[in-house]
Amino acid sequence: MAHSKSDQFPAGDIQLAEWAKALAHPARVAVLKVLAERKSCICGEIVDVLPLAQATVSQHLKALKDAGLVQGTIDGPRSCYCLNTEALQRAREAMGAFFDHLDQASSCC
Amino acid sequence: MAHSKSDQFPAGDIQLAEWAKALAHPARVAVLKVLAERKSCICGEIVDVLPLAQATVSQHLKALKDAGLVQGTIDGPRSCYCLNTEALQRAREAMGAFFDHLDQASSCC
DNA sequence: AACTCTTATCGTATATCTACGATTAACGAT
DNA sequence: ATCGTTAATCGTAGATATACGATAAGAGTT
Repeated sequence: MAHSKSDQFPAGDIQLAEWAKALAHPARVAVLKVLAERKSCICGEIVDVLPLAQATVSQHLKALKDAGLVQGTIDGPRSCYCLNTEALQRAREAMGAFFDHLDQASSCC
Repeated sequence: MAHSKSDQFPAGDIQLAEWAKALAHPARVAVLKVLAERKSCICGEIVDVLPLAQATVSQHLKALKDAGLVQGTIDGPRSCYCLNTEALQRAREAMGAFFDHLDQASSCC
């Protein structure tokens, strides 16, 4: 039962933590950047850009998809990934509100 | 060698991922909020607020400290934690710049 | 049908995270 | 000096994460 206490936290905190978790690996940060830079959504080109094996990249893409930050549509023999701009907008706002909340504090020690 | 490929990513991505990792658990999000809400830095009151054991809270505090988001000074028998506002500011800016970068994309699929 | 290319998934090894009880360390109070 | 309080650390168990090779699944091509 080591990983089940998260349910006892506020839903907002859980959601924020999930989004943060999606960004908690440089590979996934890089993937999002690549998806943003190319206008059209690409597929396996991500594998060429990253220093990781194809299976590993697929796993990271799945993580981003599970977090809702990325959309994937099966398009013939190749998959098409692109950013989920609405979800990213929500994540951005949540992060912003979170940091705003923290900003009201004054350092003391 | 499963966890060593991170070195091959840009330093900015690694730093962003580290900050995100610090926020990637609802307990740590809650801890930061508590530290922000109370004007003065508190110590073991965090344990009372969170649904976790003292040892676990101490671990989460250490994670936040390692990420640089929190400062701790040993003050007599009790420890005094407070937010590292400069680091939080940098994290905030990095996150903001990151989301700005993503915003230039247009959804396609 | 057989082949090729692309991507997802499986299986696996290792590393890290999460959580807790127990112990230790540090300090103030008695 | 002893006691009590507070918090860090140790040890440990179980769950996730990370990474890869190997394999499977899907669609187009020959």
